[in-house]
Amino acid sequence: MLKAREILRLKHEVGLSLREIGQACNCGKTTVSEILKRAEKANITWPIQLSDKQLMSMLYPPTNNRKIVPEPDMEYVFYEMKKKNVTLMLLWEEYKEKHPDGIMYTQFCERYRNFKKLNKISLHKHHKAGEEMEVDWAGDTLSYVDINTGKSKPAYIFVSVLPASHYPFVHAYGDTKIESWIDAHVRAYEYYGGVPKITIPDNTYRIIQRLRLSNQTVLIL
DNA sequence: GTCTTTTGAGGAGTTAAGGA
DNA sequence: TCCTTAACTCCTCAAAAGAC
Repeated sequence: MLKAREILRLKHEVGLSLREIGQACNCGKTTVSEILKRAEKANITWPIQLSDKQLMSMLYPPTNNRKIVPEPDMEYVFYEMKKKNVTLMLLWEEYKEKHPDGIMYTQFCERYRNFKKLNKISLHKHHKAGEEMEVDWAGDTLSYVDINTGKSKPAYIFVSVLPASHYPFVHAYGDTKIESWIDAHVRAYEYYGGVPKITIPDNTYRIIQRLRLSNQTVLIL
């Protein structure tokens, strides 16, 4: 910036040629010419009453010539990601089909992360060790081949976890009937070595009786 | 002094690999 | 699948060189 100020001084105060100014300032005459043009365009007159920062911003105003790429709709992406089996890769491919000149996958992921960070609405829940167990049938139904019949059969995966430690228990069943559900709980409690504290529904004793008749493991309450 | 072309720096974006 | 990192490419722009 001192060079630009000196160039303007040598031009207006001393009256040197572009070549002479270039030699004096140790720069090319084209550079001298360019700075004088910019100064004229910005209506900068000698003597200069501006700070270096102001002079810089007037000589080199910010340009906006960079290629503008279509931005992905992150609200839509965020909504779609909640759906089953939808991935960022699939959504990016869909975006690129609509906008072939759009951003690449890494930037797509970066924007998604930033969107999530900026729109994070969450509640921190404190779990006391040994107090709770979370249970559910997990995700997609798997299958296995019965070695006796050679036929493929569905396998429903029961998953329980102690939320304080994330300690899991997993067991597969052939169905999701209430008998399997209760048996899964019994096995989980045995696995963890815990004691259930539950409210017993009216039909529980009838279910336990049926489990006894079918020789399945029963927790005696 | 002007115009065109070339060069180099710096920033933004892309790609690929590897670990969690 | 997510995330980080390093190497790379591409683009813009200032500066310089050379022709006229």
